[in-house]
Amino acid sequence: MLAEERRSRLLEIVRNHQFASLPQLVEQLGVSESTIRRDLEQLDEQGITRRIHGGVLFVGAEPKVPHFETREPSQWHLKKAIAQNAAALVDDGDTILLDGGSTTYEVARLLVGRALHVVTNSLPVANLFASDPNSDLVFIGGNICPRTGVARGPYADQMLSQVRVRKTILSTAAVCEEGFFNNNLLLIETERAMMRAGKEVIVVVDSSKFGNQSLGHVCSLGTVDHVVVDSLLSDEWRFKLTAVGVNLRIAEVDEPALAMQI
Amino acid sequence: MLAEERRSRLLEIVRNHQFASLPQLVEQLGVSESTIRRDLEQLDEQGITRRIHGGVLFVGAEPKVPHFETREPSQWHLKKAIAQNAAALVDDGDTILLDGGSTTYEVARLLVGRALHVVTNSLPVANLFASDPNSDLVFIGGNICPRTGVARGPYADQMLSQVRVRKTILSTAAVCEEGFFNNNLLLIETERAMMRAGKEVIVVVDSSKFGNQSLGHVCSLGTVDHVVVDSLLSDEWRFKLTAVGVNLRIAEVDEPALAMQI
DNA sequence: TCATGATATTGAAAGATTATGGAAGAATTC
DNA sequence: GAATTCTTCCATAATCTTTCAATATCATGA
Repeated sequence: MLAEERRSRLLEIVRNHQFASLPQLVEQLGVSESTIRRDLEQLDEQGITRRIHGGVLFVGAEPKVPHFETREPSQWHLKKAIAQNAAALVDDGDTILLDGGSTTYEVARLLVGRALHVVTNSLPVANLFASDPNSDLVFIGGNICPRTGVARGPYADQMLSQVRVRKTILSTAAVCEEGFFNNNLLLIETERAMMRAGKEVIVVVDSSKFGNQSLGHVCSLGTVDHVVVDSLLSDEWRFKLTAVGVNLRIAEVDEPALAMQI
Repeated sequence: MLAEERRSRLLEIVRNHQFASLPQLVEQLGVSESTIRRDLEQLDEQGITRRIHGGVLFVGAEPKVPHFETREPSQWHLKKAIAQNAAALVDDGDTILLDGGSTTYEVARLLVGRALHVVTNSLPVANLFASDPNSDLVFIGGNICPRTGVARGPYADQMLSQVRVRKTILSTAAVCEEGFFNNNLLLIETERAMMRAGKEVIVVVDSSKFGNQSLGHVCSLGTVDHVVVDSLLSDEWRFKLTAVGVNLRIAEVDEPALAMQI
């Protein structure tokens, strides 16, 4: 791991907990105490944290608008690997529909510059493609959710009913035996419309989402064509998905980085 | 492989991964470390990437969306004054429809934070309001113009036919006796739809646009309710506009400001 | 078309800089 | 006073900068 990456992860940890002890950081970042000390020294000089005997306090200001690029989402390395795998499913010249969400955003980033017809209801995704001369972009209008920048609601549903795409790439908040779930009720109908608009439906989701439920049921497991997930997914779930006819794609990730999460 | 090709591939790699280590790049591009270093130096100078110990980070201005703030529009001081005047026409609680264009963008900036229902087909404008908790935002979907980030085309027209707003704020490329003109043919029908959607139509335009023609005719002079323009407008034009029943609003600007334009 | 010198690009190596882990002793907490 | 934590120092390895020679590319005029 690079020094910069480590430092940003360190800061992330300290920010999330407001405090961290040295041994704790040593364990989570897997480097020596000396290195942690030096990193903390830097952060201290920048006034972001304050050293105290036995650990470090976070004193910096919260970052403002949570833009996917700046915030270090949980399971970021998983999403990254999944996105890479999912992007390989897209061919040049394809017409694709991209949902909102941080994982699909990662997919979108990898697709910028490719010759594609892109349809999306996500403002951040649209911003990525807006000035890309290689692709053309159709934005699905509708009510914009302030938190996520995603369009949903009746306008979106109606417009989606009129488009047809080769591949729909969706993310989801939770997966359990009953199927895929989302935590935004307004989005559910919109996501269903997106699935109807796509010839192939690709769901990108990291392993931590499995076994959970969420607010609203979107669809059953077997109704999607591909599921792209990281290699930390249990064998049990791998079996369940393939049993219902889903084409399962596993993105290899190194080490059970789960222990990183406190 | 040509140097240029190598550099573009390098940038591609770095952009896709957000980060790349030197040995990794050496292997993938098949040139020496020295060469990679020199290439990275160039990218670094251009501000596209950031060198860190052990590799390189991609920082490329992601929102390459035509961000009006960065480019220095001509007649900026005029647009500024006009925007101020036009923003005063908007009341709290209004439902407004905002067109694309640099003048309307200035209006939008002044309206951020107000309690409004905002409808727009402009990506830059939508970005302004997306995270504003005081307003709610409806985006008019459609084909996004790569240069301006504005949605137009049949999807946009159809969606516009279903919305009704209190005030429509439009900009225009040219004004002559025959009426208002625009330089983008696809936008014309969309702008007409926007006018139909609004109870009141407000046109924001600076004095330099008067007397010119442009590609496509949008509507005649008398069909709009308000025209907001800077005080450099000739008396002749002031008369023409008021004669057809337009409510003319003059934004005061300093005369000698013209000389400012180098 | 060909030769020729100027300029730019490339790869390799040497030396400087930085990152890291470990250890010894001082300072602190309890 | 004992345990923990901190500071300081050093050795090692990785990475960076500088430099130089070899090669490639280009523009120019014969």
